[in-house]
Amino acid sequence: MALNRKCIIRISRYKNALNRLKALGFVKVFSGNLADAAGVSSSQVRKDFSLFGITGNRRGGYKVDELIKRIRDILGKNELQKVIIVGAGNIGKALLHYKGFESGGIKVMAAFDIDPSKYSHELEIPVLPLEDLRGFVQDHEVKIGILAVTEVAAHHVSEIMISAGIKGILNFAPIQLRAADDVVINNINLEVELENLIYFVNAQAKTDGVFE
Amino acid sequence: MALNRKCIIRISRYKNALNRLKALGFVKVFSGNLADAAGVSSSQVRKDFSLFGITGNRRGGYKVDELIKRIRDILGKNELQKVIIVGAGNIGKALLHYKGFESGGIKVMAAFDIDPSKYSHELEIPVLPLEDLRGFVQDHEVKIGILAVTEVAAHHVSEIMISAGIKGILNFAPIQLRAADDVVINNINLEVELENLIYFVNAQAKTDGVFE
DNA sequence: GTCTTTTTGTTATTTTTTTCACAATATTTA
DNA sequence: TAAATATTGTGAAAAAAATAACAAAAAGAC
Ligand SMILES: NC(=O)c1ccc[n+]([C@@H]2O[C@H](COP(=O)([O-])OP(=O)(O)OC[C@H]3O[C@@H](n4cnc5c(N)ncnc54)[C@H](O)[C@@H]3O)[C@@H](O)[C@H]2O)c1
Ligand SMILES: NC(=O)c1ccc[n+]([C@@H]2O[C@H](COP(=O)([O-])OP(=O)(O)OC[C@H]3O[C@@H](n4cnc5c(N)ncnc54)[C@H](O)[C@@H]3O)[C@@H](O)[C@H]2O)c1
Repeated sequence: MALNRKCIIRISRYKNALNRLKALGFVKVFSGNLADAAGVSSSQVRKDFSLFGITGNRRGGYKVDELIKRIRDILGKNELQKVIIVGAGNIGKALLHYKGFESGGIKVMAAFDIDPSKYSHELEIPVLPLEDLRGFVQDHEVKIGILAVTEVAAHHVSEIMISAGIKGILNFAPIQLRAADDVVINNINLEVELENLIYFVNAQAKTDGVFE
Repeated sequence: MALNRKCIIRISRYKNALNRLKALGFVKVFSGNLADAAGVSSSQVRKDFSLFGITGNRRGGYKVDELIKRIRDILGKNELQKVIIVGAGNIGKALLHYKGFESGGIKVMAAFDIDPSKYSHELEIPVLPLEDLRGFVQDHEVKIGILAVTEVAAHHVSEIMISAGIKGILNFAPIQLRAADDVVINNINLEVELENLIYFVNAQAKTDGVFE
C-alpha cells in the first residue's frame, strides 16, 4: 500500500487517540487498543506503522510516549507550523478566533482580505490588506494557507497565494481547486458533505439498510 | 462496486460541474467533458451513472438539464432539506450566517446553545436554548444536525440530538463520533485536514515528489 | 531455564475500487 | 439508404486497500 492521504489521516487519528489513552494513564498500548480507540482494525494500525518504520516490541506493544513523539515528528508537530488565512468573512473569522490550533502547534500568523472594513491590528492575529500577502508570506516563509474567500474570487486568489510561495491550500470555497504538482490542495466543501449526509439518511429511511 | 460515500461525493461534484457547464451554455455533455470538469476519469463517470441507472445516448452523450434533474433527485435536492445547528460559537455562527445553503435547498431552521448570551430571535434564524431542541426537532421533523459545540460537550450533545430524532450529524468537534447503525455521522476535523496538508507540503519540500 | 502465552511485523489473501476494452448503437455524412 | 464514426454501458482486468494469517520474538509462569 502506498503512503496516501487516507493513511496520513489515520496517522493523525492515532495521535489523537494516543493523547486520549495517555490521559487515561496508559503507558504502553497494543495495536488492538489503538485500533479500538481510533476506529480501525489492529492490522491496519500495524500496517500503517510498518510503512513508517514504527516498531514496537513483540508481546510488549508500543510505549505511548515514544509513539506520540514519533507520530508528532512524522506530522511535523515538533516545529511550529505557520499558516495564513485569506478571506476574513464568516469562515475566516471563525478560524481566526479558534484557540485550538495553537495547542496543536499550528500558528495562524495573519489573515488577509480586500474589504478595508475587515482590516484590524487590534486582534491577536492581524487582518491585513491582500496586497500585503506576498511580502508577508515571503518574510515569514509561510507555506500553508487557508482559503476562505467568496466562490468567484477563489480561483484568482489561489493563484496569488501560490505565486507568493504558498505550497498547500485548505480551500473552503465550493470549487474544486486544482494546481501544479508542487502545490497540495485540500478542498473542503461543506455543502457536499451535507448532501452526502442527507443522501445516506434518506436512503436509510427508505431501506433501513446499513451503509459503508 | 458498491454505492459508497466516495461515490455519492462524486455525484455531488458532477452536479456542481454540470451547473457550471450549463452556465457556459452546454446543452449536452459527454462523459469526458464531465470527467474533466469534475476531475475524474470518464469511465468513472459512466460507472457511477450506471450504478444509479442513469443513461444517456450512445454517441449523443447526456442532456445537461435531464442529468441535473436526475442527480438533484438522487441527492434529495428537489425537496427542502431541514437542518439544525447545535452550538452557536465561532463555527456555528459562521454556518448560521452563510447564505449559500439556502440556494442549494438546504434550510437551516434554528440553532441551539446552552449559553443564554447566544440566544436570539432577532436573527433570520433563531438561536434557542438546548432544552428546546427535542421539541423543535420533533415538531419540524428535522433529521439532519450540525454539531459545533466544544470538544468536551460533543459526545453528550450528540446523544441528545440522536434521542430527539436526528439521524445524520455533521460533526465539527475534534472527536471521532460513532453511533448506532441507523445514524449517519460525518466527522470533519479541520486540524487533521491541516495536518494532512502540512505533511504533504513538508514531504514534497524534501523529495520534490508527487503525491496521490 | 524451559515452556507457555501474547503480540508484533510481514507476507498472503480477500475485498474494494478504478481503469480498460469493446460490443452495441446513436448520429452524422455522403 | 448505407457507411463511417463517436460514445455509451458493462463485463473483464488491473490496481489499490484492507484484512487475515502466521512465524518470530518477547514477557511471564513455573
Ligand atoms: N460560511 C459558511 O458556513 C460556508 C459554508 C460552506 C461554504 N462556504 C464557502 O467558504 C467561503 C467563505 O464563506 P464565508 O461565509 O466566510 O463568506 P463571506 O462572504 O462571509 O467572506 C468572504 C470574505 O472574502 C473576502 N474576499 C472577497 N474577495 C476577496 C479577494 N479577492 N481577496 C481577498 N479577500 C476577498 C470578503 O471581503 C469577505 O471578507 C465561500 O467561498 C463560501 O462559499 C462557507
Ligand atoms: N472555530 C474553528 O475554527 C474550529 C476549528 C477546528 C475545530 N473546531 C471545533 O468545532 C467546535 C466548535 O468550535 P468553536 O470555535 O465554534 O467553539 P466555541 O467555543 O466558539 O463555540 C462552542 C459553542 O458551543 C456551546 N456549547 C457548549 N456546550 C454546549 C452544550 N452542552 N450544548 C449546547 N451548546 C453548547 C457554547 O456555548 C458555544 O457557543 C469545537 O469542538 C472545536 O474544537 C472549531
